[in-house]
Amino acid sequence: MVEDRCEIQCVDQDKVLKVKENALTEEEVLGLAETFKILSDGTRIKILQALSQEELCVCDLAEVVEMSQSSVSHQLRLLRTARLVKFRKAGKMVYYSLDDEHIVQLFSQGLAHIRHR
Amino acid sequence: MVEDRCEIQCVDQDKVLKVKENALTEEEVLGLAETFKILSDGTRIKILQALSQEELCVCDLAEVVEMSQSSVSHQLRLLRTARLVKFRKAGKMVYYSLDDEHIVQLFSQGLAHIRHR
DNA sequence: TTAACATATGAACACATACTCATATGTAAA
DNA sequence: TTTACATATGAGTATGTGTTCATATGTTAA
Repeated sequence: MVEDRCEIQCVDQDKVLKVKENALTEEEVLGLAETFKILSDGTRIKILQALSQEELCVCDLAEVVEMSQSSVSHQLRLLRTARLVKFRKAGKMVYYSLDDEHIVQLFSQGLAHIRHR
Repeated sequence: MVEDRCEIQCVDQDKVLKVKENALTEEEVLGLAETFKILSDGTRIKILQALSQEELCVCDLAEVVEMSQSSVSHQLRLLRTARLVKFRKAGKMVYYSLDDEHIVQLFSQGLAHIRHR
């Protein structure tokens, strides 16, 4: 699937080898991609930012992010799977909160980036 | 499109209003989503990580990330558009380098996250 | 000029993703 | 039990994305 690389003759093998030695592992690359993918959707960003302030139930979240209950619930499932949020059941209600405060730091780092342009 | 929110009666309006006051602006949300989207692909992660070490031409990059020249070139276009890489032409060669070192910090923050799980 | 090469790009395809709609599940109150 | 409500989820759909293939563009050397 990548045969045409063989036809290229301008490769600086020393540089390439040196850079490849410092390469991330395949697992690190996959993990990073997955983490950033979770943060690459507006609805999820709003949900996480809301939960960074306060524990909220699904219908509160739907109101905050101005999306349907169903849509929010689907996104919460992804966030649960990614272990970014945890939940607590209280009767029919389900309260969500951040499972990893670390994400807040990624947010502020990201905000610093887009403001720095 | 979000009519069913009206049917929900469990909303804690005080909490919701308080959280909405601290909400990110629509532009901030879009900017964050775009930034993280760029970082959510393995090929782009590898390219950026390689460029964080050294300026490289397209065919060097293809060799480093083990992808076709075409694929790498397409991704470099996205990275150029997002102003994450800049380039320098030298004859037929085009050398790319990071335009925003800030991205490296997002990387290490992301790595810290996936290791912390 | 022509030939060779490095890079860029358009079209097509396969695949993923975010939403809506309808409905299922589970809980509490009547 | 029946009814009402909060949440979860499956199916369907529209849209987006990453790769490949073929080819165009642009540069250098013969």
